[in-house]
This record gives sequence, structure tokens and C-alpha cells, in this order.
Amino acid sequence: MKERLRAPKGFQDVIPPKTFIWQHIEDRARKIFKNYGFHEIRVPVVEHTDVFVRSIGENTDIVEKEMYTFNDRAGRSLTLRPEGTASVVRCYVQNGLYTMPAPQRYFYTGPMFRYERPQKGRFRQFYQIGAEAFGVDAPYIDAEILCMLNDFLSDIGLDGLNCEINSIGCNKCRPGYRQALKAYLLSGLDGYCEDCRRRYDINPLRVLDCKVPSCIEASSDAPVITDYLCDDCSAHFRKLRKYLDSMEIKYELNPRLVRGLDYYTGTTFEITTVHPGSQNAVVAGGRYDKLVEEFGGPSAPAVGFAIGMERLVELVSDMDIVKEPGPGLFLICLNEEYRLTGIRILRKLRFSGLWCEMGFGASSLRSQLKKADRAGARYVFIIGEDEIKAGRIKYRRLSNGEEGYLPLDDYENMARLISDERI
RNA sequence: GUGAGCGUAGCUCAACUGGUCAGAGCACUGGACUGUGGCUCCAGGGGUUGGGGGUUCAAGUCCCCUCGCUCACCCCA
Repeated sequence: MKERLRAPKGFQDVIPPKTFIWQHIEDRARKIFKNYGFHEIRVPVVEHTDVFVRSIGENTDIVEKEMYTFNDRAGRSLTLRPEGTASVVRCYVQNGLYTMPAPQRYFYTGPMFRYERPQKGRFRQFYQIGAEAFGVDAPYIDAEILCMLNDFLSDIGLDGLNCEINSIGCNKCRPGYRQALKAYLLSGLDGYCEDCRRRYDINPLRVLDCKVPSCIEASSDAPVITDYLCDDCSAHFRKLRKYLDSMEIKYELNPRLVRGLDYYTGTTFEITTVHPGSQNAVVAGGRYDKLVEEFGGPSAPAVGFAIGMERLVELVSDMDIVKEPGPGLFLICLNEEYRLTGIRILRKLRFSGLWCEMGFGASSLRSQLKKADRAGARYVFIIGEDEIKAGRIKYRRLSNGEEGYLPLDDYENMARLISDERI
């Protein structure tokens, strides 16, 4: 046998019935996000490499070793997007969307690419549903976004989720905290793991969410960011919590919640699942009040999030709450000649919006009924010698065996019947 | 990049310490039932046991290499 071709490592097919779950989740997100005034935008999958380097940060793992970067034929450095926010901000600035009344709210969905070692809940091509709100710094919009996420996740029936929030401060207050933290860590640096000693130089805040028990122990009374917030950040965070309380949205404060991307400021949040698997973050997001300026736009605060589709799909699949439907009709023609009548009926019914299938072979009624049953059809129509002679079609409802007849050209009532309406 | 585990039919998996072990279930196709499905029974197709090399009288089983998959670390959705 020839060697079979397979998708590249970390790239996967989504095939039925799984596709049905994807569609369900996307449909619900579209519906609910719309209720909150978010409009869909579609941005390219490829950007100039600089878009990501300047937003995500030069010294992050994503930029340093995870990007699919290549030169096009004219020698430009392009990159398959590793995340969505940078592209959306670029789009916002390029199209002058800041001239529209604030807030401007957008959502997007599509594949992201990172060259990582695949594992459970992590792929090289993975899908995100993301949303971004521009032009408003009021904490109300942070709360609104968390509320929207809450609606969405409970709408698709998920439980076992925790929402954690934090504020990582702004340009004014974070440096002070960073310094205090480094001073604290330095005093006992030998007690930390190798990774943490490395983190100390690169991103000391990361030490706080190390999983090694001894590190957790050693950093247990480290200074917390929330004690170092400036008045503005502190007030913003306090107000956000008030809004969440008022909307009865559950959350936990996690002063150790750090985001990996450089552009975050102020509010950050993460929604994690309690289900097994080490990739437990299903949603993550926060504020990025300076990024629009960095991209050459005006001063425009913003806040957004990204949902990991594969992780969500896995949780929804585990719950077995989405059922795959079957066709409304399975048409059986008992010989090739009757098929000429059959396909005419099929065309009409499909055009009227119904999912209809037909048996292709000239096999026995028995075997075709078996096919109809396995396809999960609601009704079977039979065209055979008796029916053609009498100018009518025989229908059978598979769930209860109820049978009857309709004129061969009475498409309207056929459609009603299949739709389970009264005829 | 680091570490561990695993590759047998389309899918899920059997085959005692190397000795008819190349099998079962599901799925698919057909039949029993010639115009009535779901249940049951029967039959059929489909695998050079991921690939290569080695040890042995004998390898799916042991050793080496390679490719692939999975999980974890790093990091992240």
C-alpha cells in the first residue's frame, strides 16, 4: 500500500458529526454577541510580521519561537497570525474606525497558527472566537464583556468554569510593582526552580503562577500587584467588581493572574475549566489601552478576549448536549424509471428548504428502508408501481409507522408533512 | 526545545513468559424477509502487525534506527 498522506503535525480535520458542534457554538456566539452590539469583522490570516512583533512583544515565546514567518516572492516578511487582537487593532487603525462613535465593538472567528508541540487542547492551527471593544475606558465595558461571556458560556450549557480577574496596572504603577517583586524574589532566588530563575530576568510576574510546589511555597507572601495599583487603576478595578456584583456574575480575584502578551494593561481575566487536562484556559482577555497608539492611531483604550474553540468544543462534546439531526425525507424509488418522477419531487422539496435524501441503488425496499432508518430520516416517501398507477406517493413516518398518500404533484402538502405541520 | 508512553482492519481493541495468532466487536455491502426499517442470524470485502535493520530454528511479541501519534514540561486559547 502506498504511504498515506496526512495533515501536518498539529493540524487537524473537523468532520461530521463534530462539525455540528462547531456550528452550534459559532451560531450561539454570533447570536449573543450581536445582542451586545458586537459586529463581525473579517481580517486576513496573514499580516506583516511587524504587526505581531510590535504588539505581542519581541521577547515573548510566541514571537521568538512560535510564529510561522516567511518571505513572500517580493521579499516581504509575512506571518500567519498567532492571535487575533493585533490584526483587529491594525484593521481599526488602518480603516480609521476610531472616527466612528465609541464604543466600536467587533468580533471575529478563524484559525490562528503557532509552531508549538501539540498536546491536549493545543494545536498548531487552532480557532478562536474573539471580541474587541474600542474607544471606551470606563470599567463598565469590561463588565459588559464579562457578562457577555457569562451569557454565552451558560447558553451553550457549560458548567465547571471559573472566572478569574485581576488588574496588572498601567505604565504608571506596574514598574513600581515589578521592582518590588524583583526585590522580593531576589532575596530567596536560590529556592526557586530553574525556570523561575530564568523568569526572574525575562518576566518576573510569571514566577507567581509557577506550578512547582516549592516555588508556590517560596512566593506565598510575595507582594501582590493590587497593593501597588495607582489611584486610577485601583478605582477602575473596584468599579468593575461592583458592576459584576450587581449583575450577579461570579468571579474570583487572582492577583497572580498574569497575561503572556506585552500589550495588556489594567484588567485581565481568564476563564478556566475544572475538567482534567493541563490546558484549562478556555477564554482569556483583558485591557490593552495603549496598543492603538502603538499602531499609529489616536489614544483609544480597548478591551477584548479570545475563546479557544477546540477547548470549548471538547467540553461541549463531553457533555453530549448537541444532537445530530437527520434528513426530513428519504425518498425511495423502486426502479430506475420511477426515479424520473422522484428527482422532480426532490428538487421541489429541497428548493423549499427541506433536507431530503434519496436511495441511489435499485435495491429492495427493505434495504432502502434500512438506509433511511440509519440516516435518521423523519419520513420516507415511496414511489413504486402501485403509486405511479394511482398517481400518488406513499409516505411513511419512521418513528411510528404511520402511512398515507399524497398526489404525486402536491409538493406543498409534502413539504408541510415533512416539516411536521398539519396538512 | 526537554521528558515519558504508544503504533495490529475505516474505528475501538484482543493474541499467556517469542511457538498456526493474524482475530473480535462496531461500521460498510448483501442476504434470510422477492413492497415495509429499528431486533436477530448468516455471508462478504478489507491488514506485507507504521517503515527499515538485527537477534533466533521461529518475531505482532526481544534489540537498534527511523517515521508517526499521544500526554506532560516550557508557553499558551
